[in-house]
Amino acid sequence: MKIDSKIDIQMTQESGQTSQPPWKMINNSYCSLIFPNNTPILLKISQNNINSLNITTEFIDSSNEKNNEKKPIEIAIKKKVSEIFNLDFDLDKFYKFLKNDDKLAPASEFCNGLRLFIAKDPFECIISSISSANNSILRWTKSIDEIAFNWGDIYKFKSGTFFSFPKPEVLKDVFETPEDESKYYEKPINICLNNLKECGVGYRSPYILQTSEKLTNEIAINDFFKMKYDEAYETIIKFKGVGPKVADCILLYGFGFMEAFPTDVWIKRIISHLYFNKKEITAEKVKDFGMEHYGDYAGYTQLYLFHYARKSGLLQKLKK
DNA sequence: CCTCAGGAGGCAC
DNA sequence: GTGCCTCCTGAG
Repeated sequence: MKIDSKIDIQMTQESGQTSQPPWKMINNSYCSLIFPNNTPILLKISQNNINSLNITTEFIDSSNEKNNEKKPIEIAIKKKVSEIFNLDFDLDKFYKFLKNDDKLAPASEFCNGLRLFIAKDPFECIISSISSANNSILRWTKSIDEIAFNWGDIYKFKSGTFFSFPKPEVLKDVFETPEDESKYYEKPINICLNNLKECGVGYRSPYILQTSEKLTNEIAINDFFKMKYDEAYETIIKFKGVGPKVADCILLYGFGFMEAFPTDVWIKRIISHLYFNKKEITAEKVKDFGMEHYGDYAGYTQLYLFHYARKSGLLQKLKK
């Protein structure tokens, strides 16, 4: 299968977006477990040129690959890939927008083909974003993979073994510390053998448990898809461990709210460097500036500015 | 080569 | 304004 669309899959995978850890690389393909039409499928994506993606898949039961059910599932797979990599977004139109602003023009060249990496599982994105606060990319991505390994469902394919990210109703019951494991008899065996602290999430473990609890008993994940930005923001920021920056990451990468402008310390430095003559301004003002100035391009502009600054060396310069 | 302080895509208090 | 889990980095 082939999808014709402009994207740099490697840059997109490795740009540190908090929707999920980068996918496993097997034989030069980015591989992930997805569930189109509720069917577990191993998706394998490779790329020869920036204008198209090569897609191959594996099923659990290889007999499925030959039967005549194949056509509808192919359509569902393409749709899913298109959602995850935001392929309907018109990049060339966005580049015209960037080139209209002298401050943004360099980023459009530098990040050619970079796209939003939207969550394949919004709950995974929520936990990823909470875990990313005051943390390094390497560390939070290892934690998320560890959580899936411990409590997700196992799926074995020819190319390798993959784990789904656990549902909130499973994660809410897992143990926080090794000491909790002594109470193993109170809970099902699959959640007794490991604990959150050993996944390296540190002091964020109570936030992860409370969030899983809320998403089991108070709010359904899918409710966020029905909300406008303001309502979704006010709802998610009430969660423990979710502040302004993490809230916007969840809305942008988890639910595709393109108008979100996640403002961390780096974006703050970049924006004040570019637009405010290096004067220190608050994160809140930077967020407002981004949302007003860039509108529906706010999320993409944040992604491009951050990636440009990180990879071009501008961040290192601004640090000093 | 080892040790250890400082810092990391912020948040709760 | 401070402390925070834990891992990584770099100065000494």
